[in-house]
Amino acid sequence: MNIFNTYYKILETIIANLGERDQLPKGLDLKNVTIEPPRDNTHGDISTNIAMVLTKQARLKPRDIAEMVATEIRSMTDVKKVDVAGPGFINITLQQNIIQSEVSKILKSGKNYGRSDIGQNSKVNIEYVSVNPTGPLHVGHCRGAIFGDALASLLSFCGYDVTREYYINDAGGQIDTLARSAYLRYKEALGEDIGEISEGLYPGDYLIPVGQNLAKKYGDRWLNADESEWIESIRPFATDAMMDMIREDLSTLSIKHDVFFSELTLHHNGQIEATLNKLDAKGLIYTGVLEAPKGTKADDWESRPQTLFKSTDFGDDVDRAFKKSDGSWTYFAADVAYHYDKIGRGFTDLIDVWGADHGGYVKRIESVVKALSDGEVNIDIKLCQMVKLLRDGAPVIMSKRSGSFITMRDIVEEVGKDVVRFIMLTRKNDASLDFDFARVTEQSKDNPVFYVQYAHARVFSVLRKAQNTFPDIDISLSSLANADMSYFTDSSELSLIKNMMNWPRFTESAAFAREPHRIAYYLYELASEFHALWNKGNDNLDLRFIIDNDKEKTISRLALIRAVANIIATGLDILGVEPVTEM
RNA sequence: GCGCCCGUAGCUCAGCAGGAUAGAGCAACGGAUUUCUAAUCCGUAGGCCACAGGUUCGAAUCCUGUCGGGCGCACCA
Repeated sequence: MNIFNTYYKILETIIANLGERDQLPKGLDLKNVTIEPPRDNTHGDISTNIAMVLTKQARLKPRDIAEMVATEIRSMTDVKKVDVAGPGFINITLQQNIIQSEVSKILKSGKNYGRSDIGQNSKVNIEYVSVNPTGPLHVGHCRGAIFGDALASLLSFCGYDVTREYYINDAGGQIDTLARSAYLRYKEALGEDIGEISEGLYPGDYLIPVGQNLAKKYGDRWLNADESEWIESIRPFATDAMMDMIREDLSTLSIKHDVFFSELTLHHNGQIEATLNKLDAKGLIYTGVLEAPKGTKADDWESRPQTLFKSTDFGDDVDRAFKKSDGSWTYFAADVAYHYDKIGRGFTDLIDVWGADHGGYVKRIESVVKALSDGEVNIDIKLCQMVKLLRDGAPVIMSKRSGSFITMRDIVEEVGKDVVRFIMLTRKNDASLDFDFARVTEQSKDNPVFYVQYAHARVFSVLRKAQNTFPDIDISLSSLANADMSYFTDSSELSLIKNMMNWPRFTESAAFAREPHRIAYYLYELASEFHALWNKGNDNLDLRFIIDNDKEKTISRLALIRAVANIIATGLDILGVEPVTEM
């Protein structure tokens, strides 16, 4: 329980007591009450808007309510001062020892500091990456992969029961293309001259080993055979190979999924039909004719009766088709069945992470989840905007035709996993992001990854140095937690501690908003405050962490900076970045 | 034509389950180095939060409209 939640509970009690004494009406709604640090730290440590929120309900002036509540808070031993300010804010200043002792709490909690139970252990399914198994991952996939992975960690840190899932699009036309492309490489492996790879097939070299393995396993039996003889076997063989490659790509970024869900199984086991029957029973399916959209060049528009889902009942722009003109299922039909499967597995929240180019698909999936769960299951679709790759400020040109695509692996190899992960999380998901190779590898404060890492490393540098000066001190978290915290009296030290007290609020609000980038920003700020304190020691020797002739003071300072490092490490852990102890 | 996202300092962006005087970094200018890693820090300057209405005690934040930029618009995935 963090201090702000504690004071929220205290406010609840105070309002209830005032109600009992008939100073305020009973049963007031505290929903919009906030309790947070004031923007201006000269106002105190904790601030609440409770008086303004209650003014209408209680039919009293905000300042009158504020005075009543302030009087109650003043009597608490942990509280040094309570002021009523502005339109009716209540500002609380805590006793200094309450602030100081937080360091001990942080050290005792270790990596659990900032954990929250707001998730109530509810089951969340987060689906991300879900790239077609037809080739290696490229840059575009990178951001969604990292975003989804970090969001999953964040939610899990905040008490949700998270399942990380990958939907394998292993059905449909692109898998036939994959199989044909692999077949070509198979012939090549058996010594045939395949010449130029024709337009409609995948030209990438990554299929060469697949062809070789096919030749190894099946020999020359299909060399002159008709497609109908080999395609059934090559499809799964090639998809498996692609998925192995994708998993390997993902592992370079430390991304792992709990569940890989195959689209093909939905086609084979009748789940699509079953799901559609379910929608039909709700009266949400009909046969109709769609009109061509205006303003686009739909020259080949074929007006025909189709099986349609009434997604317009749920806010979609048009009703959506389940069958293609050749009678096979649309991608949407299978996706409906997939989401129904997820609903059936008991998740209360579904999160899908997609590229922004799939934005037009959002409403129909939201519609379907509403329809199939009777509004019981939440669906939140997070779109990740484009990443612009730059090299020294100039855009990196990528062309599909020449095959000069930058893959995810290329990037990881060039700048490292930690840099890629951190940088991808320095923007909110729905804003586009520039990724400049030169900038992200720069070793300066210009580069947030470096800056945060450097703060962590600096702490450990001090710890090492301190052990040289005082060889017998114990720098473990549990031992430092017992240090004498009353040494923290300088404004920079206290403000650093207050900043750390905010960490639990940040994790909660980041999880609530489902925005892992807030963690990155918090860490940058914490690192900045730490660097500032460090430099204050250059001017004022008494503020240094290691005081040569004062072991006790040194130990308490080590406790402080160890707490900083602990939070940085915890935050980086959520982002999937390794904290370094030396640079 | 319609839908979704974005518009905040010269540049790149935070802040948005409404809250007090709108924040950071870069760039510019002026300072700190016999340093616990200066790979850092301190200071100055810089704003009609795109525009116009509305809701509210209170709006960068919520609603409506306009303008500007991005993405998408049966049957592909």
